[in-house]
Amino acid sequence: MTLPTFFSKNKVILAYGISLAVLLFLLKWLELRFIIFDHAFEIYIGAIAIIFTALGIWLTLKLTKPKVKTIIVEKEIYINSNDAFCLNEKEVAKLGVSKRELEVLQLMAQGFSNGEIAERLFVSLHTIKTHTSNLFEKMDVKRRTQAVEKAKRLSLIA
Amino acid sequence: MTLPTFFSKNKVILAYGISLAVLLFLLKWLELRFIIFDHAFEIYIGAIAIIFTALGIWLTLKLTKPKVKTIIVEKEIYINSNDAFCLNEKEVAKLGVSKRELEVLQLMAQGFSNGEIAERLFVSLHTIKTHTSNLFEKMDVKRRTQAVEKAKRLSLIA
DNA sequence: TCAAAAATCACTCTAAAGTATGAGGGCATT
DNA sequence: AATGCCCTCATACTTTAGAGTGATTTTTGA
Repeated sequence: MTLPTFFSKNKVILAYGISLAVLLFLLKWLELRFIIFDHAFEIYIGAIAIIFTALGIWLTLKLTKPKVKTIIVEKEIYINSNDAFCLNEKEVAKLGVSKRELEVLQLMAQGFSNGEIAERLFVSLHTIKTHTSNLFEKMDVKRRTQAVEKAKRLSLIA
Repeated sequence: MTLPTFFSKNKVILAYGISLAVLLFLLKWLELRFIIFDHAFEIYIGAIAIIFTALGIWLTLKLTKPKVKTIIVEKEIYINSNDAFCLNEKEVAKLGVSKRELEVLQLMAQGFSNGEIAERLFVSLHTIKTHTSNLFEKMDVKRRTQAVEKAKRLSLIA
């Protein structure tokens, strides 16, 4: 270890040593000036005790890593597994179902009639009928209820 | 605050005070015995400084309360939906859905048409229509797709 | 840029779904 | 014996769903 790195690494200790020397000097000086006191010595000792106790406390607070008591509380959260819905893109691609058709399928599964779906998607009833017809063909089903059942089974919808 | 509780609450501080007194006494005694030293005073001061610094450090280490850091770990518990299906009898009773109606509902959810359901249950199409109508009334829905959606939501069917 | 795919709308018809009402038989409770 | 509920069947009617065909406009990917 080089000398500069030694200094930088022990900065606090050096500072402590220097401050100790300064304090001793200061006390010596005080001793000479206020020797008049009756119980000067006891007061002197007491002052030193207090100062160095404080120094010890300060040092410890500065140098020790803050004590952290970590309490880990496990909180159980129940999650319905169908929350973690993951669209089965393979199946979608395999069946050739388009985005719009998937939208229609979703609304269908929620129990909406073709008319309601048309309103919601801002298109005509005819369009929805076309979509549903195409869907049934692609999904190889005959009714919307079947389509919904199959779609849920294949994770095409939640 | 009563006297005993005061003592118990400030145990450490009292101990500190007493130890301070003892130390002072000890040092006084040492002073009388080893006055012969040339630099006795400086050593004396140094000793006090070291002792009380150590005391401060020890005190701090003992007295500082650890910061309590509470970490709440959210443990996700997935409820597998294909677990054993449990019919929601409360809801069935509440809605006043009969056994037969539940049967019809089940087949409806599987995508069967009224005609197919009639075949499967060996009754006429009229009967199934009556059942479905009553079901829709009881369940407060307008279409079979809605009925199926609601039935699944309320665990009336798997 | 050009062709394929997707999205849109329209019309006709048939099939199924849903509404309303009534009625008869079985079964359990009161 | 009377009442209420469930299951059954029926008729008549309305609404919605679905099949079939065709066409226009966007979008998109090669």
